[in-house]
Amino acid sequence: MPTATDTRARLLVAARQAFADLGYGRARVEDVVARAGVGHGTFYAYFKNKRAALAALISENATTLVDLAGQPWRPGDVRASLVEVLGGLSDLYDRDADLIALWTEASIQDPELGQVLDEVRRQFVARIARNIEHAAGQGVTRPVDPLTAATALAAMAEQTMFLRAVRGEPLDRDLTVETLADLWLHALYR
Amino acid sequence: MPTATDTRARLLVAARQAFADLGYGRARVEDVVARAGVGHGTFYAYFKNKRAALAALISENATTLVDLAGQPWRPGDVRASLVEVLGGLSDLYDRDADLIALWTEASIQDPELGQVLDEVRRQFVARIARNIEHAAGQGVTRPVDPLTAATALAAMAEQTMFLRAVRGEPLDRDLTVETLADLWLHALYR
Amino acid sequence: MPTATDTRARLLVAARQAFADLGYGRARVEDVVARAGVGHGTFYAYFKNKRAALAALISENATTLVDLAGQPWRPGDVRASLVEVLGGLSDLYDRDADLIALWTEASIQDPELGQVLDEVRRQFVARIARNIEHAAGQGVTRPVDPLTAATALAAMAEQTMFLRAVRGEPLDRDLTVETLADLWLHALYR
Amino acid sequence: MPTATDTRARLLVAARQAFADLGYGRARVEDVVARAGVGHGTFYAYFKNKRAALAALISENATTLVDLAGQPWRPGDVRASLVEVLGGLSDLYDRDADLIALWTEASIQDPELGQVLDEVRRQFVARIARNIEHAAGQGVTRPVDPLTAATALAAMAEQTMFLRAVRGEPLDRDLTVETLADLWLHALYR
DNA sequence: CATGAATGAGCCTTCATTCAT
DNA sequence: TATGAATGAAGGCTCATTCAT
Repeated sequence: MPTATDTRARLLVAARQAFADLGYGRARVEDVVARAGVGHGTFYAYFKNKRAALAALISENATTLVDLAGQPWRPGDVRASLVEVLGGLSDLYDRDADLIALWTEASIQDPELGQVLDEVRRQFVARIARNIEHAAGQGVTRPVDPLTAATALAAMAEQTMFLRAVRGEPLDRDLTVETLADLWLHALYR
Repeated sequence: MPTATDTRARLLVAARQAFADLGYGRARVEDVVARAGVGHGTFYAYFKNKRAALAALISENATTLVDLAGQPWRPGDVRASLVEVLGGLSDLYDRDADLIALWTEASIQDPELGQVLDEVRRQFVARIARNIEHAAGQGVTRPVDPLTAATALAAMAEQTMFLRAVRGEPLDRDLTVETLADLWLHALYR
Repeated sequence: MPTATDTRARLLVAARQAFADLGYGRARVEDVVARAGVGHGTFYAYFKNKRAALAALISENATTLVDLAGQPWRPGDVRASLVEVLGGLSDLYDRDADLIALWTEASIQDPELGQVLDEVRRQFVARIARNIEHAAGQGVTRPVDPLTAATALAAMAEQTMFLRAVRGEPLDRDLTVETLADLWLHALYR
Repeated sequence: MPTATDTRARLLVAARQAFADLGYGRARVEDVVARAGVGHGTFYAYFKNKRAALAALISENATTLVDLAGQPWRPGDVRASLVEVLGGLSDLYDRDADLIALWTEASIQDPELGQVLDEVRRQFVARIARNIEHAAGQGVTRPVDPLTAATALAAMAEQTMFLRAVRGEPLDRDLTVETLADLWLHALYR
């Protein structure tokens, strides 16, 4: 006895697969319902239209990323903190590469959705900036503009993970994490 | 009497505008020919299909980016070199934000085109890696894996510029360039 | 505990409302069941399909009209009879404007139903024709073809009431009734 | 060499046929283009959507009716005038029965179009009212409210013609015209 | 070379109807 | 009887592409 929630969840999983396989633009609703094993009309019982499924997919996963950056860096062992954060980010990208790619496409195809995602990114950057400010308050960093530096460092991490997980650049996971941690560390700290 | 070359060039400019305004996916051939001021059928006298126009647009501009990173860093004043390179990159992004956005979309919509662009990026990264190796040979850098570091640093620059020029993040041009140069410098050098 | 008859009656009322509000063509079964406060499937426990509900609605109200014209005109005061009949017709239209409009739509959308309604109208006309013939037998009318005249006079009354009640023409109720009675009277009688 | 105008005209004729045969609601765009002998997309090159074709069909024929009633009644021979007007109306209905039926359906399906058609009818009625007022000014009519009487008499003619031409009531053309003329004449004149 | 009318495959979306519970 | 989730046929509309002139 599949419940309504089951069906919706199945449709979301199917949508994620279909959008990942074909891209949101080229994926047809038929591709989604075929993967979900439901009829054509069922899709529209749960989503107003194709775009709404994308929006649901995005918004219901949007917090994952920002949550990850939430942990404050431990002052005692900044490098270990960074390795931990960046390692977690790497694993997130490995796990959700399809969603990340979708995120990128969604930003292009749907400006409104792009705004939502920009906001998520801004929160992610803000948490890093807060960490930088905190470290700066302790006098252990070089003088940098926290927000600009945070943007740049987040960009470095994000885009590197993206190239590795989504675009398939042959970068070793651990080496990448270690290197990024090193670069962050020396870029910021005295 | 417009020559064939003129018409083709007009179509490419029009395509760039249309694709930038509407996104490649939503731009219709009619949007392109309207901007070019030519008839509908003329488009197909110069391009096999819509995709071919995108490919031409990409490939005929692809060298701009990679060329820019070509200059070796001057050992005497690395920071000035970096500021110069990054400033040029920033200006490139400001000027060609529409093309960059198109690049991103093209990578998604057209895997084959994505390969081409990945190759461009790889060359860009390779030049940076060569610069890193060169500096490492002089013993002035910390020990890093040149390719991984180059990927990460290029990613930082690219993505930061992207956020600023394409996604409209309110980052000051000079502060961004200076900050990026600083981060690169201290991330790499002893 | 609503009985089956209750539910059916509620559905008919709801159907009449929904069809009146939206037109039969654009009203969805969902609009009907929502107004009736019953589940979607319940509709099909009482009606074979959407069309059957329309047919029931029409046929179960079809007699109202024809009954009204049933009274023979009182020879002693023809004008008062006409005012009475036409006034009743006017009130009927005011009360059942939605049904009348539905009748019109049903005739268009469903030829078979159109036949039913044509038959109702024919009976209405036939009763008028009989009144005309009766009056003619008494030698008080001008020579007219009873059926043609009855059709025309019925058409005048019907359509005028329709314009007033359904299409919203700003005609005063009493003036209209009086005028119609006068026109009928002088059109027919010497 | 079919010109653009040809194609549009062919589509309008085809739309009229298809809408008449099947009713606007049930006629598919495919039914129209099949009759016009053109491709599916061609329809949308000439009409924004299906509704626009209906609107064009209606508005481009809306004047026919009102023009017909334009002739003033000749005072010398009112009856002959009425026979002429009503005969013309009858022929119009015989010729354009499909359009008239469509008019009715359009009023139901599309309130906005209904407004347009109400306005046409109002003009028709206004011309009749003017004729009545003119006759009243000469003291030859019984006292009636011109607008109400005009509405009623127009309704009689319209609806009778409608029943004959559209709903197929077996009424003889000449007998109907003569009877209507008689009824109008005696209804109005002393 | 240039044109733009014509094409038709393809996709999103609606909604009357069914049926397992 | 009552429910409402599920169905899928059907149809409106778009737009890349072709081709006769």
